Amino acid sequence: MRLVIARCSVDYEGRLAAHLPSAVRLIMVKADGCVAVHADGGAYKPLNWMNAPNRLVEEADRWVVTNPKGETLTITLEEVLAEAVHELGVDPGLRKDGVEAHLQELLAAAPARIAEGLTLVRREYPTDIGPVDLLCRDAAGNAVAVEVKRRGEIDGVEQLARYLERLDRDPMLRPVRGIFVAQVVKPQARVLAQARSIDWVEVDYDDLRGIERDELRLF
Amino acid sequence: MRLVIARCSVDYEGRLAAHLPSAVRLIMVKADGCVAVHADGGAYKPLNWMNAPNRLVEEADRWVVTNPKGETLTITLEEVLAEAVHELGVDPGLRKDGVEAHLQELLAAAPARIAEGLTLVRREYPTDIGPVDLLCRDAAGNAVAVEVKRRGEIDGVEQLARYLERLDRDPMLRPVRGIFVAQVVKPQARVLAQARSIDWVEVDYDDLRGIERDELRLF
DNA sequence: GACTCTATCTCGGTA
DNA sequence: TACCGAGGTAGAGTC
Repeated sequence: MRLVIARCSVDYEGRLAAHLPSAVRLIMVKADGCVAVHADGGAYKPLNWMNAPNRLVEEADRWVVTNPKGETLTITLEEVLAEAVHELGVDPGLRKDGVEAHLQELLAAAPARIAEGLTLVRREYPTDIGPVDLLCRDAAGNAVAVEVKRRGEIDGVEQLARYLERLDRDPMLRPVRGIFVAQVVKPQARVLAQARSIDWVEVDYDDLRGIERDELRLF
Repeated sequence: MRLVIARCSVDYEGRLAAHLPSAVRLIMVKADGCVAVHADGGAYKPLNWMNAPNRLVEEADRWVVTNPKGETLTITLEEVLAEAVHELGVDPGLRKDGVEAHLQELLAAAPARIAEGLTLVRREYPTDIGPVDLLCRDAAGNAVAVEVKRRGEIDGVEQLARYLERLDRDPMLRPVRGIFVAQVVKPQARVLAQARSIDWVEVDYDDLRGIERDELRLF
């Protein structure tokens, strides 16, 4: 990784045109070739950047980064204040927990948590427009499609509505009811769900994890 | 901005839980307090981060960053390989609007379009609070600061007024007149400009491009 | 390669 | 503050 502190101005021409007036900034060049220009604030997002793959041409007072898509990042260097190169090696990478996938696992293991009497048919039940998170049967034996989201917003309801329309064409499943499950279901999503005759349920992630622990304890 | 190269492991607990095994990484701490942990690849996104506002507590071999939302980032330092602190100052910020950037270019090429007899001294003329779009001289040789906006609103007038205040302290420039240029100058902006003794001018982007084409045709 | 969907999205607007 | 919409979204997974 190469770190350069420099007074510079920057121009990006590509999906849009953007210009950074002269100021002192950090220029970060990573081993994969990506370039990022950082100010001393504003979260982790750089002011300007160019992702790999790209080509970096260094002139005396100007760096020109181009990529195969025809985008160009031009860094005009007025004064280099510091420069350092460090060997970092390959990173073992991030391990995550608590995303949608895990929520779906937990609910698949305890579908009754979504609605009384619900039993799992299968996870990621395929349709021709993509897989439904959970396909279940309710106590009466009717098919129930479940869409799981971490945060329940309007597009998630639309997604489930599309799946329902597809599933309802299958004589083996019809009629298919829909349940929208999330840790938090936003007001707009509730309204849309109601309009589409889709039920919605809020679940507590920590509760579910607790259940998982309890069930593990049984074995 | 503080840059630390260190062998470290990282744990994040918040909206999700995430763990980074030990490796050599860049730790970036910005002036606003935000912390980012970067590997030597993977575009501009850090492996782990914590945005401002937050609180950073440094222990001998451990940094603990907490924010008001109850999220925690813990960086366990095993070996600090390099460390540097740089003063970057406030960034003038990104000019994202492709039209505005181009508008400035066009006006720099034809400053008489702004006012009769105007000639360019330089673009992005620096002041200690940021660069003025165009510094010009009028027919009488007096300095004229020009602020260019796509849409002329009240904050653009304020911006120009701040620059004028700075520039007016320079004996080589004083007195400095201000002209606010935009494709459309909103009524409120006109009133404020009047109150600040700043002139305003509306320019037509397509006209200017036409002029550019005409001038190119001469060669 | 094209398409889909997630994200500790980020960032800016507005009520 | 919260909600909503756009992003040079990026990034991962699938087909």
